[in-house]
Amino acid sequence: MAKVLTSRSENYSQWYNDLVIKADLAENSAVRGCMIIKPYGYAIWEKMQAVLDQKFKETGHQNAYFPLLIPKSFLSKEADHVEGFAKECAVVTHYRLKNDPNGRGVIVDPEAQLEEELIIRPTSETIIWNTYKNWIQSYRDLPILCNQWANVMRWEMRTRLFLRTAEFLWQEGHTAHATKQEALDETEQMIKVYADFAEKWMGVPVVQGFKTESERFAGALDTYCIEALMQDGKALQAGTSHFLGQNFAKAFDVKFANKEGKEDYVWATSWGVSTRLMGALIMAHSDDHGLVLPPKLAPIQVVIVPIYRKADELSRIAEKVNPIVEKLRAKGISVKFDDSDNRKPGWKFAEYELKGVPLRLAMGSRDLENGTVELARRDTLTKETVNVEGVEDVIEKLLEEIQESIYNKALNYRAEHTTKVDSYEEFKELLETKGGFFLAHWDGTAETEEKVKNETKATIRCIPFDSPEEEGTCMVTGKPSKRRVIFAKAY
RNA sequence: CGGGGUGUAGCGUAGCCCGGUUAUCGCGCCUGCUUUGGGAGCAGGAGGUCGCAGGUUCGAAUCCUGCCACCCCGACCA
Repeated sequence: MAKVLTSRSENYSQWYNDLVIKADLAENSAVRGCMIIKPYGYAIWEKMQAVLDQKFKETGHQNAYFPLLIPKSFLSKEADHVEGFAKECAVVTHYRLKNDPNGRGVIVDPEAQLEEELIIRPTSETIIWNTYKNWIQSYRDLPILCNQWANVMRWEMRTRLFLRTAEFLWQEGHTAHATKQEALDETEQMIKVYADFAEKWMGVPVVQGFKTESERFAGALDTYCIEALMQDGKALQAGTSHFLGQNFAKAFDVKFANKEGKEDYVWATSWGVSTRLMGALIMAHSDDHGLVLPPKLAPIQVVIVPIYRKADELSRIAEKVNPIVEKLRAKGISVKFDDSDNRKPGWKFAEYELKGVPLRLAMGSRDLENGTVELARRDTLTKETVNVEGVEDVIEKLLEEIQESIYNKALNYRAEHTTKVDSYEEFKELLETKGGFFLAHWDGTAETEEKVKNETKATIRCIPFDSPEEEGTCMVTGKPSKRRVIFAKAY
């Protein structure tokens, strides 16, 4: 078979890039760092959105929408937030164009300069808290549980399709609570929602944990995250949930009267996942043949390819296929019967593998005689011949099995690439040769973290929630440590 | 913003160092026939401001200057 993709082991980044483009997920646009999500890629994102949106609503949240442009002064109000976010932003300075006097199209009208520049949102905390101030007076107004589906822009220096783009789509939840405990519970609840989505729907196992102070979101008191491991041994932060304390409430003067009639600042959280999840999905499961999609998120779950010579043969196949299509659709399974005659079966097989369709069903004259069909699994690339009778039940079960199987495969990969290390030398050695997650003791200081980062490019991905207490000594400084943290190179 | 590299047909490329017929090859596209259970074969055909602007020369894809765009490596990062 002609090689379409770069091999994974040969050059992982090129393989990834090739795959995203050839599987018709996305492409680079004329605008630097911005991505065009193509219909097939967007169909997957839409499915993810729908599931997440449902989960947010089940946990009591409502959707709202806030402006794209943020007055510059809003971004100056929270000191840490400024530090972290005021830099790589696109800025709107003018509001009008005019014809170029030299006749070369249009130019920015210098007369039309804005008095206060507007920032294209890198995240919406500031404009949302400026709004919440007006919505909140009493404890009766709390909690506020809003989510926004939006695009944001961060002027990234170097970009990669889905993983880091200058503009990206995401959802950001912003909540306001009367008590610290309620806000902490919300922060934890949402990271669990993300973890559940990643594992049950995307089939991507994740580690839940705390970020260290230096990796924390700008302006947060605590950041919880889910970290996934990609097939090249690098970690990917797949979602975050922040406990913001009263920082934003103080910066934006959001006070409420509590039951005792006393004034207090509200407690806040924010949480988000982005189109980066698409990158996680692609890198976690795909192989040299292309995408491997979990059935629960695949836009096409079953593709049916007829194998025929002449038109009458196709119509005899179609007669057998159409009832199968109907039965599958009745079960809520999405099916495509590809009877197009401009591609040969072999081409179609390869194409649907590239696109990650979980199950392929092929029917030819041989099957017509025997009353069978050929079923091929995308995840294992295995084929079997089964009876047409009752094939829809077999398919339904297989889809569930595939969903489970790709999760287990990713889980095994992670288990094999999670290493306990006790010496810095061993860590440095294995980081280069093996990659993956490293469970190591750390003295808890930002200096040590920084040192490791500078020397190895690895960072502390998180302090896992379930990391057991264990007396040990920091692998770098030898100072005492109470538990192991996860180090890894990250995207 | 530093350091390196590349611009040749829709895509991927050879040619450039060492200037000289009609700019190479593959994929894709069009036409015809044969094919169709793993990206078909043969025959024919269409498609080019060689990134842009100057310069050197009898002659420039090739040499020189300037500009533009993109990619890679750092700083940044969901």
